[in-house]
Amino acid sequence: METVTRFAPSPTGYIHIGNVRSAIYPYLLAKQQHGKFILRIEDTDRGRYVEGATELIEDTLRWLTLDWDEGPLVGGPQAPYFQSERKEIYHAYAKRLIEAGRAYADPTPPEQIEQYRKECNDQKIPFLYRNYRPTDTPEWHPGIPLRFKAEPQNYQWRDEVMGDMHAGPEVQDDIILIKKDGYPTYNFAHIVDDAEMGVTHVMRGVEYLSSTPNYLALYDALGLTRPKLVSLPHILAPQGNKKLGKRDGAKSVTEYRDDGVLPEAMLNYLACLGWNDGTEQEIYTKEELIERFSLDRIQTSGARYDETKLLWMNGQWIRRIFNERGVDALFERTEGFWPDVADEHSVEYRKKVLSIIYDRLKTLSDLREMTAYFFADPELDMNMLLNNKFLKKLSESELENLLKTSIAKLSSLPETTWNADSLQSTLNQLLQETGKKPAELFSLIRLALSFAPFSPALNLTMEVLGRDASLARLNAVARAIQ
RNA sequence: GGUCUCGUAGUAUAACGGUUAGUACAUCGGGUUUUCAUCCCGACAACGCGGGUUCGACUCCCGCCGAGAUCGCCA
Repeated sequence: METVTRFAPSPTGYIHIGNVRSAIYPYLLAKQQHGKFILRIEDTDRGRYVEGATELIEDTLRWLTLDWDEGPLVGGPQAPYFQSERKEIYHAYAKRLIEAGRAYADPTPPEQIEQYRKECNDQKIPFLYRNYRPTDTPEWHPGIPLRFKAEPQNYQWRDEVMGDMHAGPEVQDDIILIKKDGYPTYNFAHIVDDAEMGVTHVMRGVEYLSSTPNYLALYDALGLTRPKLVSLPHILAPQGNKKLGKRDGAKSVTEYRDDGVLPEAMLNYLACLGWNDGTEQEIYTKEELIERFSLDRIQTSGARYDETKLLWMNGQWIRRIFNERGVDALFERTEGFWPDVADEHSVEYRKKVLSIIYDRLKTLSDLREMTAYFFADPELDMNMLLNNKFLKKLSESELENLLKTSIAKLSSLPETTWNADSLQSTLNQLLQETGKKPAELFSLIRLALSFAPFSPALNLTMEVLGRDASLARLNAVARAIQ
């Protein structure tokens, strides 16, 4: 049978780190099995609906390259893929249950139910609505909730991650199937949809584990075959032991995109948070993840989100793209991350800058801070120069002399041989002639050129900057010291 | 309170019942003729506790402790 998985978010806001993984794993499994990955929007709670949230979800999945085979925008045989547009289907299933005597309209006012609940809580006994089941139930009609009529029994099932599970009658209850407003609850809608859409693996967070017996009762009552159940452990917040949520400041996935994180790195990191293939490999392409993914190696315990490791992985991916696919491939990703002044420079020039700076980027947005001096003359900051840990040992006149000697020597290098190699040998000669330590001489020239806390190797920086700009900047500093 | 789940270094994880308990991030130290970074080398650092089974237990069993989930006309 073809493997069909789905990601079924509610359009109540952005997708964050704590919940994308329940899109990633189903996607990986579906692709590995050459099956289908469905996107379904669970928008049955009109009160929590957020305008634009569906687009945010689509945007997030597309960025991560988790393309869905059926769902919004692409359609599919079971369209529509918005639950709010599938009311008739749920009602049809509901009627089946009513006819079978497994569902009833509940006239009990909410306040009364609340009263029952309170009684139980006060007596510290579990609240089960079926103990308060109304005896006189009207015919079901819009405006009145429909409840499932539980017939509690022992259930056994297998969770692909958690293993063999069992539960007794004490957790089965008369859950609401259709709300007063006519929309189905999640508990009912997802079962109907998964069946209609042929979903073979229901993958979702562990928080649904406790309600599984109720779902099993529904499958049975509707005569549906159970899909495979896969409980995904939570991603925990950096502090505390709670699952990561918006209240912990969980950033949206797209925020990381805007901060210069690559989708490859995000996918890689998240996939490996709570899953591994048993080898010591750390960096995986999407194709490798698809190939190696397996349900039985998903962790059973929660995993803590560690942004530092994500950023490390992002640095690895930046280097990997540059080294394996070349500067052009990486450059394509950098659009929008350059400092504003870079706009005035050619693509070729920016690529040169990128190829000497790429290996110190953790995120693409580091470009803004790290490359400004390549595009505009830096502001002279003599304090930075004079207080440098190597340069502060030298007097101002020493610095001036050193700078002048350097300018004279570098000026002797004509435009035609102003390249990394000859610059390096010239710099080496300069070291010999002045008798200075590299730390002193090179720091001086480096700072005079960039006034940045760090920069690439000096010869490379000068090569990219060019002869004119390099000499002009050195001269400007020489004048300022006087 | 009921039910369920989880428990290897700070973090993520590996380990047929037999290993000096491995790897990565982080941290600290060192190296690659400047800085920052990359890269390389090294250090620190863990089986929640207590019983049992066994020649031998991180691994199997029981108890305890700790953490989490759930008990909505939210998903």
